[in-house]
Amino acid sequence: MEGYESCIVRHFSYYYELSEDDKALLCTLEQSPMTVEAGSTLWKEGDDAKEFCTLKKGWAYSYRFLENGSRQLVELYLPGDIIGLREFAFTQRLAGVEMVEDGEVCFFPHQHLLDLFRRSFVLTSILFAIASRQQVLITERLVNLARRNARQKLAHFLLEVSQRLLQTQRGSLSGSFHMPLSQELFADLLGLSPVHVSRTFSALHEAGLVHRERHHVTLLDLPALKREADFDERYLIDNMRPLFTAYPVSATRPADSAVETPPTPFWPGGRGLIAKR
Amino acid sequence: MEGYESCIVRHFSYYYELSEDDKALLCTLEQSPMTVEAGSTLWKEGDDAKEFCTLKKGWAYSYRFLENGSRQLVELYLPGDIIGLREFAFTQRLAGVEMVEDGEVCFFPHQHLLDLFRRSFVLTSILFAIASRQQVLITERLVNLARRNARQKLAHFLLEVSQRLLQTQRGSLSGSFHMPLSQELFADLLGLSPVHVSRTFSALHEAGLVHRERHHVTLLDLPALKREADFDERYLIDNMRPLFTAYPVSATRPADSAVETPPTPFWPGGRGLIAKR
DNA sequence: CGTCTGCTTGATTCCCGTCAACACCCGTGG
DNA sequence: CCACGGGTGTTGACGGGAATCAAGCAGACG
Repeated sequence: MEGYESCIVRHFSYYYELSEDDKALLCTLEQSPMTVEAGSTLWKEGDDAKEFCTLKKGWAYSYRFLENGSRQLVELYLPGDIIGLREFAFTQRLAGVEMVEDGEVCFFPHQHLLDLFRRSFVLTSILFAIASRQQVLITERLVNLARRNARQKLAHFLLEVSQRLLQTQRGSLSGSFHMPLSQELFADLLGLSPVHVSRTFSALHEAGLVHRERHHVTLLDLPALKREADFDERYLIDNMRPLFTAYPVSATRPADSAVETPPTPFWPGGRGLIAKR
Repeated sequence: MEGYESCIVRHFSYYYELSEDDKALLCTLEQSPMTVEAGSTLWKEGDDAKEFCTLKKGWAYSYRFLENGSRQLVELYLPGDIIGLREFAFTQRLAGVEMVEDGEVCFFPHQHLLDLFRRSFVLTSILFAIASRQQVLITERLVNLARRNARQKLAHFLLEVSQRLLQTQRGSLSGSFHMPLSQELFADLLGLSPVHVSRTFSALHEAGLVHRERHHVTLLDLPALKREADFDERYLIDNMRPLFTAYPVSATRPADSAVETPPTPFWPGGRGLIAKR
C-alpha cells in the first residue's frame, strides 16, 4: 500500500474524506488481488452469493440470459467499482459477471461488509451512497433503454462512460478514451442487434459526432451529443459531502456522547409541495 | 401504534426479527403521517432532496420526463415501501413521485437514516438489504424493457406486482388483486404506447391468460403466464436470514466486546470458479 | 342529457431485427 | 511469400412489431 493509493480508497474518498483508520479498514477488503483474463467468468447466474469483489484493474460487466437466447448486460464495471452489491440480500447470484479485458479483482465475503457496518459509521454511509448511486445509474440506463432510439441510446451510453472515466481515472482526457467493447457487447448492453449498432455508429460518425477506430473512441462534439441524447450528467456527479456537512460527524466511530444525541427533531411540516396534478 | 403494527415494521421484519428497541427506533421514522390525494405530487425532478418518505397507504410511482415529451415510470411503490432511497447521495431529486390513489405517507429527513446507521446494526443491515432488493427489482425491469415484446412485458409486470402484493399484503389472494393503474400508466411503465397496451391486454385476455375489469385483475393461468414472460420469482423472494444466521448478531447494537471482534479472517482462496469462456 | 376522460379498433408508417453476403484484420501453417 | 480460416465489422434486402394518427365507443358525473 506504500505510496500506492488503492482504487477503492480513491473511490470512497470521492464521497468524503477518510480517516487513516477508515482507510485501513477499507484496505482489508482489498487483500489478495488475483489476476483474471479477458473473457473469464467471475461467477454465473445461480451460483452461491457469498462474496463481493472489488475491481482493481480492467473492465467487467454483469449480464442476464433470456429464454430466447438473447443476453442483456445489466451493469458495466470500471476500475474502483464494487461488484455484487446487488446480491447482498440474496443467497444466489442473479446475474453472471465476466471480464471484458485482463484485469485484477479482490474477493471478500459478505460478512466483511457487516463488520464494516459495525465499525465505521462513515464507511457505512459512503457505502450506502455508492449503492444509491449505482441505483441511479441503472435507473438512467432503464430510461435510456425504454424510451430512446438507437442513436440516442448509443450517444447516451458513450457519454455515460466518458463521464465515469473522468471521475475515476485521473488524467483521462475528456471525450477520448479506450473502449474495449466489441459491437456485440454494445448490442447486448443497449438492447440492439449488432448489425444496428454498426449502422448507428456509422450514422454518428457521418454526423461528425464521434470518431472510432479499433477500441478507441473520441467524442468530437460533446454539446451536440448531449443534446442528441438528452444527457444530463448531474445524475453522475453528486456526492454526499453536503449531507455530512449539514450534520457533521467525527470521522471515526462516534463516541458514546455522540450516539446519545437525539435524532434531529421531527421534521416540521409546512411542505407546500403537495400539489394536485 | 398500540395494537397496530406499522407497515414499515412489517416490511423490515420480513428480513429479520426485530428487537423492541429496533421497532421503536424504526417507528420514529413513521411519525406524523399525512394523507395525500390521488394524483398529488410528493416531489418533482430537480427539487431539493432532503427527505425520504415511507408509504403507509396507497400506491405511488416515480417517473422521469424526456425531452421528447414522453415519460418513463421508474419505480412502482406499494404500501410499506420506502420512497426516495435512490437520492440518498444526491442533493436534488432525480425523478418525480406521484400518488396513484389516495394514501398516507410519512416524511423523514435524510439525517434520520444516519442516526439509524449509528444506533442499530441490524436496521442498518436490513436497510442495505432493502436497497439491494430495490436494485434487483429495477434490474429485472430493465431486462424486461430492453429485451421482451409487449406481451411478455405486460405479463411479466403483472406477475411482479402479484408477487409483491403477496409478500406485503397479508391475505391477498394470489393472482387476483386490485390494480389501480390506468392504461396510460401501464404504457409509461412498460415503454409502450397506450394503444398498444390496450391491444396487448386484449391479446392476453383472448389467450385466456388474464381477466380484467375496471381496476381489478385476475391472472387465470399462472404457469402459462410465467412461461410466456420468462418469469422467475426467485429475484423477489429472498431475504437475509441466511446471512445473519451464518454470522449471528445480538439484535441490539453490539456490546463493545462484539465491536472488538476482529473481522472474519481474510477469505481463504481456492475459488476454482474462475473459468475461461 | 351532454360532456369528459379513458378505452378500443383500424389504417398507415417507421424503426429496427433478421438473414445473408461480403470485407477486413490477424495469426497460423504450408 | 501466399493460402486459409475464424472472429469481427459492414452493407443490402426484407419483414414485423409497435408507434402514430384518427375515429368511434363506453362509463362516470354533473
